Amino acid sequence: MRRTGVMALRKGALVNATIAEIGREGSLDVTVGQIAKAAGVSSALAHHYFGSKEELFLAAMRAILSGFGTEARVRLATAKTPEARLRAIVEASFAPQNFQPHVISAWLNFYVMAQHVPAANRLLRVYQRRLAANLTHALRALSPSPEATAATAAALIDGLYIRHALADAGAPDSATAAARVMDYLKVAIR
Amino acid sequence: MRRTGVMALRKGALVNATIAEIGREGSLDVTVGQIAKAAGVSSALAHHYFGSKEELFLAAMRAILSGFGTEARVRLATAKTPEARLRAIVEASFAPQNFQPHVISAWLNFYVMAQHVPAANRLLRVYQRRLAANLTHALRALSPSPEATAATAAALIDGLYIRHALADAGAPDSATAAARVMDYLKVAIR
DNA sequence: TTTTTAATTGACTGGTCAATCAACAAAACA
DNA sequence: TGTTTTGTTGATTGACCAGTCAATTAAAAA
Repeated sequence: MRRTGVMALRKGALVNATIAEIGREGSLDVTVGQIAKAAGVSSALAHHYFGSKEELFLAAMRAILSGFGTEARVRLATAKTPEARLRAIVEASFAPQNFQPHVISAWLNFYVMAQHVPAANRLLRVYQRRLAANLTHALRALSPSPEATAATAAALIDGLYIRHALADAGAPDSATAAARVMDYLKVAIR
Repeated sequence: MRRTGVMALRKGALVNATIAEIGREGSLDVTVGQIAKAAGVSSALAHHYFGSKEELFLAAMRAILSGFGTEARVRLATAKTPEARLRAIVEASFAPQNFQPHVISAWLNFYVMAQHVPAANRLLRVYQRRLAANLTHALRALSPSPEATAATAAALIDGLYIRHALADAGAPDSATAAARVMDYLKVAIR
């Protein structure tokens, strides 16, 4: 039970601290020292486990993306009809966990990172492709042009996300955001 | 004709260089030195005219936002019907000038900046409010819930923007993106 | 127990960069 | 002409930070 315990524990703490600090700061302008301190370890340890700051950021990004993926998989598993599958995907995208302020902030910053860090770009593409594929598949039987509808819905999800990230008031809450996407889908599939 | 000439000239060059460098780098991680060099002046001059790096970034943000605003105003001026107004707004948002890679990159980075620089947040809100107000106004006579439709359309515009910013292939071009928003609006207004 | 291996850190280094300043050049003006 | 104003820069400073390393402690293995 306590075999690889420490290493996984520390890595996890550092990844969480990274997400938290990026969220707190609102930018990628966080030092390894800050992150390490928040995780309760020294900055040297962070380097020891991750090698570089960029690698640490990527690990944090992977953690968030994998959270999305898991959420979607779980919900899709119990969805039988195409409509239910659509709802599952949309609701997974707007699950409360994804709407925690620090997660949303980290997410936004990863967009920026994806512009100049190839590995980050690849990660994001995997997520985007999977989202598009899931939507397209669910729309196959419903929409005259599944790909286009899926692309629009995906963009709508991202856009609502951003609005949420930047608003301190007046923005739709996550349930409303999900409902908006479902509304779009309802009118788009016929 | 040549009164304030030099100052305006240098400021303009520095603002353009800022946008260009942010685009080239893909992040706000550009030094004043880099920007100044691209503008053909010394970094000391940049500080002389703008006081600080942040002020320079804000000036660049203002320039981009004002570009959007002008574009929209021009197109709206000749739009007579509500439908034409909608089209004018959407097409202004997706005007080629706004889709130049460095503009799109700067835009994305300003989103991040808006998270932790109050002045940047305010600027972005002004833009968002104006876009929403324009859309809502045009939708007043067309949609049963103009505000909601406007909010969704605005999010869709932002989302398509981001997809475009991150894709090096497979993303809809600007004309397609505009068409997608118009398609959404067409089905939403009845 | 002794030895090996893993975990952890404080101190340091080399480099970067925003911001300042004193000085110089070149117009504009008197 | 000399004098003020405006434009401009090189050099410098002070702070910060990613990443390294040698050394220390604690745990595991022999």
